[in-house]
Amino acid sequence: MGKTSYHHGNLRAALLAGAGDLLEEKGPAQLSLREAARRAGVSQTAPYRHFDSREALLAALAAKAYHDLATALNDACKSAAGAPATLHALGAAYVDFAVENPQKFRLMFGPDITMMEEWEDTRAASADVQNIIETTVGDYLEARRIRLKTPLVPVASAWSLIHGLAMLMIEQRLGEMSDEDRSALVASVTGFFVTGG
Amino acid sequence: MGKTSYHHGNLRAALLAGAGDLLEEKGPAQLSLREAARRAGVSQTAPYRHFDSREALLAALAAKAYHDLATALNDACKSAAGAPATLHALGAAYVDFAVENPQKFRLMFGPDITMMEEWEDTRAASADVQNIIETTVGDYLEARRIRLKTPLVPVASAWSLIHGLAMLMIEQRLGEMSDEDRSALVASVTGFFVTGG
DNA sequence: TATTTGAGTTGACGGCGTCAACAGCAAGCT
DNA sequence: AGCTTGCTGTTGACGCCGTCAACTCAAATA
Repeated sequence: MGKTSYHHGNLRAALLAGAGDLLEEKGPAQLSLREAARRAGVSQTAPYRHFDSREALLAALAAKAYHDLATALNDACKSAAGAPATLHALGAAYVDFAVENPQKFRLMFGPDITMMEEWEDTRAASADVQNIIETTVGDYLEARRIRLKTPLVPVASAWSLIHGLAMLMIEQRLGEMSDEDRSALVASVTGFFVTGG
Repeated sequence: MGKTSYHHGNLRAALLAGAGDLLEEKGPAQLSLREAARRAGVSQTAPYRHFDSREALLAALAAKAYHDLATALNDACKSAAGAPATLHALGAAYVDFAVENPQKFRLMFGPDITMMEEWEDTRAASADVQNIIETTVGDYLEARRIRLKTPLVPVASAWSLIHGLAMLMIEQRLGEMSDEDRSALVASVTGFFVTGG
């Protein structure tokens, strides 16, 4: 079978699953290797056979989270017709993902993991997300017949706008708001990008 | 004198100063109460006479950081002529502050402190920053004769844009860049806000 | 001068990340 | 078959950490 295991039976996956739960419950900073081991039913140092360090486990978790975000963004883009609608959908999906998975989002964009050469998976998964944003903005520019030597400015602008909005929302800096108010604000702000201030 | 001290001589201030250094060196997550006490030359539990917990010390540090940011923003706004220029200056100052004080910025907007009712100072200092942004955007709207029932959308848009840009920059998500490239990008992105995409 | 009180110390508890040394099981070699 | 090797997991320890209870001591007060 695919399960390459004998002692525990795929401890690596069990650790990732338990750590994933733990991440949602307590956030990246409070996620402890020992607790993850406890949940997997193994001793406190067993995780070191599968992860070099706590940070390595967080990096693996982050890679999975980036993948989830990429999937959500792709799905949202697919179900939108036309470049402006796609851009809207991208922004909404980005903020929705952050609001629904705040701890994953904090892990991905926080200081808990450093984007080093080690953990190439994490870097690659992060680059996937970045590419989706770049392509979507690129398509939008093309549809509006805007041609630049480099699309860095619009890409940075669009990404900054939705990323900042996501951050301010999950850190409660825009005040508490209902789900409807929230999605209305997201729509208005992404609309702001398209129409300008 | 103002120094209300006898044993150590204003330990509270010494702790805040040492913790401030520590914050810049290692970031909020790695800032330890014991190390701050060591730097102030007192025992490990002495800080508890001045701060209820580690989080309380971080909250005090954050209040100071918010105050610094408010000062930087106010200074930048004062030395700009006209509402659009002021808005530009605000955005540039915001991002500059984040880039020059990444650890302070992470503390302010990260999950290390929860904006609770306790630590009213922190909440108030944070509200100051928010007010500066709101007023500046409000003035800009007024100058352009734009009147809305609530300026929430433009305020959220402007703040999101500069906040997201700051975040992506200090977490190195836009690639490494020179100082000139960085400030050029900041200018372009804030310009993007004014002219629209 | 006697007492109270605020500021700092000592010692301890449990939790953490991590390391070194050890144990057991699976597979491969002879 | 028996021996060896290498992977996987365990035990025990080290030094950090936040925090609490109990103690000491100087300064202010009565």
